[in-house]
Amino acid sequence: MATKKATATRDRPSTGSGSSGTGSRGAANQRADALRNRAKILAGAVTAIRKNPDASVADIAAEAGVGRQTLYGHFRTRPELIDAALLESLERAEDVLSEISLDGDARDAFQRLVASSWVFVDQSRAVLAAAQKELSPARIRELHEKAEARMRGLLEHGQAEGAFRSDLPVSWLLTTTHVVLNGAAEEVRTGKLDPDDAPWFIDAILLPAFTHNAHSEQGR
Amino acid sequence: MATKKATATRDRPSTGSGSSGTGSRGAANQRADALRNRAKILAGAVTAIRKNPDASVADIAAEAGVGRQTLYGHFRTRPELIDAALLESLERAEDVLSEISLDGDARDAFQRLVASSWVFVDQSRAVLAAAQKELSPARIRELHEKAEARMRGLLEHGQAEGAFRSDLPVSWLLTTTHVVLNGAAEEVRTGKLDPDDAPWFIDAILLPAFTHNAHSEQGR
DNA sequence: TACAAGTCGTACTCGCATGTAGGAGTTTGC
DNA sequence: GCAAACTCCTACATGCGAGTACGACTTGTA
Repeated sequence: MATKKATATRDRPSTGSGSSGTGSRGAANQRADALRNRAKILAGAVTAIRKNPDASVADIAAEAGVGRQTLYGHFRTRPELIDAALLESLERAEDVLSEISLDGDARDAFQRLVASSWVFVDQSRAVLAAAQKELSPARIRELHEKAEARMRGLLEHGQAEGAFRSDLPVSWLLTTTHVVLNGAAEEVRTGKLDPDDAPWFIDAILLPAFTHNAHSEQGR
Repeated sequence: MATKKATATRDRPSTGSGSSGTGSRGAANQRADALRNRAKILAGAVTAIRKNPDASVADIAAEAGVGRQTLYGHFRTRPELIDAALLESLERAEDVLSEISLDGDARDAFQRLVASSWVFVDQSRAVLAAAQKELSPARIRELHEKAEARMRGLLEHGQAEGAFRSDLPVSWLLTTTHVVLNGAAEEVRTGKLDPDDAPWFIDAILLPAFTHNAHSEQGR
């Protein structure tokens, strides 16, 4: 019974259980075009959600150029799709960011990292927002923290060696970086800021703010 | 025909037509309890939307402690309700902010304004986000720009008198202020930042960033 | 080439949110 | 106290998005 026909060999071995189960294939024996479609769907999801944060599954399928049924063949539910899209988006960013050297002066490294990060921040931001409505907070945290680990490490390191101020917690520096990057991305999206100027604008705010050695001007 | 019974004397003279029509009352002769309920609904809308950005009309009515029908008696459609809630939220902030003196040193005035603003930013933010989905971009801009006019004026003034750096456009300073305030509000909401520390954290970032007189450290 | 794997259109169920309708009951204002 | 204004309940029509089911057609692969 339950002749499952119209479905791609759904990946994701769900949870635990490892390689046991219905066969020795495990989870990776899809046909070439199915794999290609999976990628198209993931890319389409990011694009569609960037255009409209409330994009429906139908919207995403259309954006990806596949039928809605095909999409459901790859991702059982909407949350599962969103999760995969966010993961994909973050991993693509990770690929690029892992190339950036964090050696040398922390301020220089910070500038390099920001210059490469801010584009991805925008891409992931929309998906992240969509994910927040459907995924568990725990899952969100897990993905989010992994994504910003690189930046956090750099800030901690920079604080330790005196390049960045230590009178503020790293968490606040990180949040600040985050929101300023997002702000820049938003301004670019609405045409109020030239993409080429963005890195400079960001640095112009963050570097003075982070390297300020408390000496004078302190009211209260 | 069309015996309109179960409705509050809906305000908003819609468009044109002026005072002609069914009576000389025009648009402001509601009963005391109706007026009270209207206020309850507006307050409930803000609260409900802060809890859940996608709050339904039913949610809002429940939060306000009135029936759904009563709500529809005051606001014909959801967008109309959101618009009114946003307006109300901004006006309440305006009332408080208009008390703040902007005289004297621009940096001090900035600190005063931030200290009083950041709480309201959080309240309005959720409603603003909800409004973005239902109101016209023109309307959004209209309300938004009016709300930040005070801060913009202070920044322009401060730039003119040399208190704030002039190598960045006011629009970017304003955006930065905006996102940092929002970031702080978000951190407070998730319990990662003590509300009492917020003003200090915000100033610690923004003042150095805005008063940095470009002299040294500039790579590229 | 033959068969499994995958795609896609159509159509259906289900739940949920918006907006409408009518009437019974309550409160306010005069 | 009385009429008008207002509230609130139940119910209904409508539309939309998520999933599911089925079947015909196409494409990859051994």
